[in-house]
Amino acid sequence: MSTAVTPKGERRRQALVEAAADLLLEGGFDAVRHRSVATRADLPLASTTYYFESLDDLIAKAVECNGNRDLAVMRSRVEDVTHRPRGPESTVDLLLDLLIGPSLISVDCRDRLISRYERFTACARHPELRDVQVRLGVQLHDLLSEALRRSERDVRQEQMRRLVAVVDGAMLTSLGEHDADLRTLARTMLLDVVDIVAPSVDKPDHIRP
Amino acid sequence: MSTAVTPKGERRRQALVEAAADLLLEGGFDAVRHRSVATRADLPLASTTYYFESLDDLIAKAVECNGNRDLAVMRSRVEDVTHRPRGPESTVDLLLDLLIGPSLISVDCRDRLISRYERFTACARHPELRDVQVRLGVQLHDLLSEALRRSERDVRQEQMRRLVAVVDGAMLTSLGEHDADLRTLARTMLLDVVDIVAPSVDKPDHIRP
Amino acid sequence: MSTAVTPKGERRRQALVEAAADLLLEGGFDAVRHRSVATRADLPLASTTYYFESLDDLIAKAVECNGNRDLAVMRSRVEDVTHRPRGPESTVDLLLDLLIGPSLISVDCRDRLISRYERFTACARHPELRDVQVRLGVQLHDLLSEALRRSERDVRQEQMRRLVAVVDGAMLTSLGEHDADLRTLARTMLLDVVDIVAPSVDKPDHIRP
Amino acid sequence: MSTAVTPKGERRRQALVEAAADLLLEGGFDAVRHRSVATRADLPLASTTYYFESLDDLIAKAVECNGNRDLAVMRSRVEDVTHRPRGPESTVDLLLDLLIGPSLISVDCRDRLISRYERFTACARHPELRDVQVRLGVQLHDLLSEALRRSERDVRQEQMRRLVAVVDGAMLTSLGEHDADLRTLARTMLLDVVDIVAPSVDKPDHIRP
DNA sequence: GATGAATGAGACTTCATTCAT
DNA sequence: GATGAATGAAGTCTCATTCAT
Repeated sequence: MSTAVTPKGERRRQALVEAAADLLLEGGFDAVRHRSVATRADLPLASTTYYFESLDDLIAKAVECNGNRDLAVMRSRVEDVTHRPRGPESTVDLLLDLLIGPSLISVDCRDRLISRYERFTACARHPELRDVQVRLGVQLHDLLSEALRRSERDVRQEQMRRLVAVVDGAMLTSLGEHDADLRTLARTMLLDVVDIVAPSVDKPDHIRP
Repeated sequence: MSTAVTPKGERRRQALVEAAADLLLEGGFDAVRHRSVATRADLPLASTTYYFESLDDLIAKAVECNGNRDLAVMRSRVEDVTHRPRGPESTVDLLLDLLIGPSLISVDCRDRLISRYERFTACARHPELRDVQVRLGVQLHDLLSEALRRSERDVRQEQMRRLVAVVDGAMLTSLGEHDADLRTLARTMLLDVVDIVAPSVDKPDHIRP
Repeated sequence: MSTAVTPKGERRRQALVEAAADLLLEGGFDAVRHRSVATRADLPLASTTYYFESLDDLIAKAVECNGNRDLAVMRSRVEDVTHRPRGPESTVDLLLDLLIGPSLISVDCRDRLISRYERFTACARHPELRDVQVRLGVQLHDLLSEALRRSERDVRQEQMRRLVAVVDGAMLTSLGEHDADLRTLARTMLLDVVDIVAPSVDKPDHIRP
Repeated sequence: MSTAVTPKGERRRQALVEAAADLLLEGGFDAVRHRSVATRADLPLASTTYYFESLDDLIAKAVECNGNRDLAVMRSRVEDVTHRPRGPESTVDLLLDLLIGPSLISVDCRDRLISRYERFTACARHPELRDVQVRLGVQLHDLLSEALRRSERDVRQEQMRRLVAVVDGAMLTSLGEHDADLRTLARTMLLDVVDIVAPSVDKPDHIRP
C-alpha cells in the first residue's frame, strides 16, 4: 500500500482500455468489440458502455494507449543510447533500434509495428483520432531528438523527419510483401539514403562549406 | 458471335468488383458489404455470394481493381511526361505528379490516396492480399522507370524506391494530421532529400559547382 | 385450392402484422417489440426486420391493421341495421352499436376500444401515423353514412361528426374512471345531446320550419 | 425554523416530479426515464429511485403534476371571465378559452394539450393513474362551474359535461389530422352543437323567436 | 440519508451465408 | 445458372434497478 491507490473504477476503466489496446494490436480495429473487450478484461459486457460513451470512444482511448506503449518501448531503448560509435551506419542502426527494435522475431513486435501504421491510416477516415495522433507525433520527435542528442549526433529536425519518413515508407511497403524482413528492408533503404546524406548526419559542419 | 464476347456472367462479376472497389475507395473496408455492393451494382444480393466464394474474396478482387485503377491513372499521366525541364525540383514534381496527381482538390483524389495506404496496411493482416500487392508494386516500378526514362532522367531503381518510400512515408504521416496539404508536405520532404541526393539524381555537377 | 393463393412470404408478413396488432391491442404500443411479435407469430426474430424496414414501420402496419379490424367489426354490424324503429333513442343506440358494440363484457372488446383512442393520441407524437388515421377516418364516416341511410334516417354529415365527437369524448373521459361502464356512460351523454338535437336527427323536416 | 420549511428532501422530490412532468409534456411517456429525469433536474441518477418506489411511481406523480398545472393555467384564465357578453357564441369561446387557451401558436401549448389526452388513454392501461385522473376531473368541473357562474351563465352540470365531451372528442380527432387547427375545429363543432342546444345554454328565448 | 458504481436483461438492427426453387 | 427468401449470430446501446459505502 505504499503506492498511490488508484480508485477501483479507474483501474477497471484502464483494464478495459488495455484489453481493447491488446485486441487492437493483435487483430486490428475489427477485433475491438464491446464483447471481445469485456471478455478479455474479464468484466461484464455493460461495463464497456458504462465507462465509455461509445465504442468509438473506447477505441480512441485504445489507440492512445498503444501509442503511449509504443513510446514507452522506445523511451526504454533510449536509455542504452549513449556512447555509441559514430558513422552513418551506426546512426541508421540507432534510428532503427528506436523505431523498430533490435529484431522482429517476436510476433508481438510485428503486431506493434502493424498497429502503428494502421493507426495512421485509421486517422484518414476517423478524424476524431487525429488529435491523439498529433500528440503522439510530437512526443516521438522529442524522443528522437533526445536520443540523437544523447549520442552526440547533431541531426536537424528536418533531417530527422525525413529519415523517419523513409523508415515509415519502407515499413509500409514491406507490409505488403511476403515474409519481409522489415528491419533489414528498412535498413537497406535507409542506408541508401544516408549514404549520401551521411555528411550532414554525422558531420554537419562539412556539408555546406 | 465470333468476336470475344464477355459472357453475361463475367460482365456481372466485373460490375460487382467495380461496385465493391468504389465503396472501398469511398468508405474503406468497412463499407464493403454484400448488401452495399449489390445495391451499388444494381444486382441481386445473392449474386455477391454466387460469383464470389466469400466477402473476403470479393474484397480481394476489389483491392486489385483499385490497384489497377491507380496504375491506370498514373499511366495516363506518364503520357505527358516527355520534354520536361531538368533539375531536381522538376524530378520531384514529376514523381509527385505521377504518385499523387497534380493537386488534391477533389475528394475523389484524396480517397484514392487514402485507399492506397489502407491497401498496404490491410496486407499486414490479410496475407491473401499480398500477391495482388506485390504484382501491383512491380507494375508501379516499371511504370516509374518508364516515366523517368521518357523524361531522360537517369535515376537508378534503388534511388527510385527510396524516393517512393519518402513520398509514402510523408503521405502516411500527413494522414494523421489535421488539414494536411498532402502534396505540399510530400514535396517539401522530398525536395529536402533530393536536395542532397540530387547529385546522383540529376546531373550532380549542376547542383554543386 | 380454389381461392387465390397468397404467396408464403406475404402470408408471413401478414402473420407478423397481425401478431403486432394483437399485441398493440392487448398491451398498447409498449408491448410491440421485435421479440414479442416474432414469438407471438412463431417466427424467427430476424423475420421482423426482414419483412419491415424498422419497428416503426411494423407498428404503423399494425395500427392500420387494427383500424381495419375495427372497421370490419363495424361493417358486420351494419348488416343488421335495416328496419330499426325510429326515435332519438334508437338512433343513439344504433350509433353506439356501431361505434362501441352491443356491450363491453369481453376484455377483448374493451381492448379494442382503448386501442382506438391510443391510436389517436399516438398520431400526435408520430406524424407518420396520420396518413393511416386519416384514411381510416374517411372509411368510418362512409360506413356511418351508409348505416344511417340503411336505417332510413336522414342525418347530415356534420351532425354525424358531432355525435361521433360526443361518443369519443365520453369514451375518453370514461377511460380515466374506475369501473366505468363505457357504453352506458356514452349513451347517457349522447341521449342528453340528442334529446335536444333530436328533431334534426330523426325528423329533419321539423327542425327548421 | 418555526415557519413551514420544506425539508431539502421534499424540495428535491418535487424537483424530480417537475422534471419528469416537463419531459412527459415534451416527449410523452417514452421520454420519462430515470436518466432523463435526473439530468433535467440536475440531480443524481440514484435520487430518482431513492425518492420514488419505481419509475411508474414517479410517472404517476408527474402525471398528477401536469394535471395540476393544467388546472392552474385554466384557473388563471378564469380570472378574466367576468362581464363577458352573452350569447351562445360567447359561451363557446369562453369554454374554449378555458379548455384550450386563446390560441395554439406556441408549441408549448400544443404539447400541454397532447399530454392531456395522453393522460386519458394512459389511464386505460395503468389503473394506478385513475385516482389522480378522477380527482383532476372533479376539480376541472368545479372550475368550469365557477367560471360559468362568474359569467352569469346558467348552464347545468350535465350540459357542461356534454360540451366538454364535444371539445375532447373534437381535439382527439384533430390529433390524427395533418396541420389541424385544433381550436377552430373544436369551435366549429361546438358551435354546431350549441346552436341547437343553445336554448338551454343561454336564454333560449333569444335564439328562437 | 444519499449516491456513485455497477450490471443483467433486453432493446433495435446488420449481416454473411445458406438453401429451395 | 441465378436468385428471392430466410435466419442465426452478433453487433451497439439503453435502462431499471440494486447495492456498498
